[in-house]
Amino acid sequence: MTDTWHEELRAKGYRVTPQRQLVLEAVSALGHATPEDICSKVQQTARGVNISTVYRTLELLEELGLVTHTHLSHGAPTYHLAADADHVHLVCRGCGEIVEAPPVLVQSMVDELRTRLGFNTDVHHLTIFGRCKNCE
Amino acid sequence: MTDTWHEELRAKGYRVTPQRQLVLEAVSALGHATPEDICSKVQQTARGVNISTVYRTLELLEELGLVTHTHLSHGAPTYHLAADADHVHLVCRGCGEIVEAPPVLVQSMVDELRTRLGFNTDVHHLTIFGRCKNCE
DNA sequence: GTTGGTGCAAAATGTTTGCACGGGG
DNA sequence: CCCCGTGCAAACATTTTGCACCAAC
Repeated sequence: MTDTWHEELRAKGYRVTPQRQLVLEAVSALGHATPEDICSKVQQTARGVNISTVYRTLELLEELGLVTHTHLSHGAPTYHLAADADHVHLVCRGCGEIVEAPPVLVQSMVDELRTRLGFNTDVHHLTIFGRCKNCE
Repeated sequence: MTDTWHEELRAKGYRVTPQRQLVLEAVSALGHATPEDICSKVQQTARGVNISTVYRTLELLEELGLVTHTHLSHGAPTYHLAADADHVHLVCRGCGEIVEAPPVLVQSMVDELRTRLGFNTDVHHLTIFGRCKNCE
C-alpha cells in the first residue's frame, strides 16, 4: 500500500497518526478481520491501540474508501482493504466455509436489478448465504 | 396460518406452549420484526413473554422452517414467516428504504452459482445493499 | 410424574460515548 | 499553541446462559 492516503487525510483536515497506520496495516495483513482481530494484531506491536480507536479508525478508513466491511456471520463484521474487495462472499451454512467468488458470477443479477428497478448493487458488500457442494 | 405445526412440534418431541403460539402470531402480524419488536408486541397481551424466550422460540421456529431472518441493517436481525419469504431484500444505502423484489430477478445468479460452483443459494436470506434509483 | 419450557438475573458479546490528556500540524 | 485523536471507563445494545420453578403431555 502506498502512502498517498496520507495526503488525502490531511486534505480533509484529518491527521496522520501511528494508530491509523497500524490499523490499516493490520487490515491489509489479516484479510477478513473483525475489529477484535485487528485490535489484537495491532497490540502485538510495542504500542497498542485501544479497541475504541480501532472502531473509530475503521469508520474513518471506510469513509475514505480505503476499507470496506461485510457481515459474514451473526457476530462481528469483517473488514478488508477496498483494493482487495473485488469479489463477493459465499458463506456455507453447513460447514461455515467462506468462498470468494469473482463478481462476474453475479453480473447477470446486477444488470437485472439495474435494468428493471434502477437499483445499483454494491457488489463489494454482497454476501450470499447457502450451502456449498460438499454440504448438500 | 394453520395449526399443522402443532403436530410437527409434538412429532419432534417439542411442546406446544402459549408463548410459542404468541411469538408466531406476532411474527405473522408484524412482517419484518426484530426480536425486540416481537417481544413488545407479545407483551401487549395479558400474558407477556420474556425476551429470552422470544430468542429461544425464534431459533426453534426457524429450525422448523416456519420463520426466517435476514440482516437488513447493522443492528438486530428481522424475522418473518417463511411462507411470506418468497422475495429478496434490496436495501438502499442512501435513503434506507427496503424493497422486496421477486426472486426471479436473482434467478440468473442462483443458476450461475449452482452450475459453476455447486453452491446452492438461500434466496430467502439474501439481502442486497446498494442505491435505489432515487438516490444516485 | 417426567421432562422440556419459561422467567429472571447475570454474564457474554459487540459497539458507542464522554471526557481529560497528549501529540500532530 | 490549537484542537484533533486517543485511552480509559462507563454506558449501551443485543444475545446467551444457569438455574429454580412450572406446565405440557
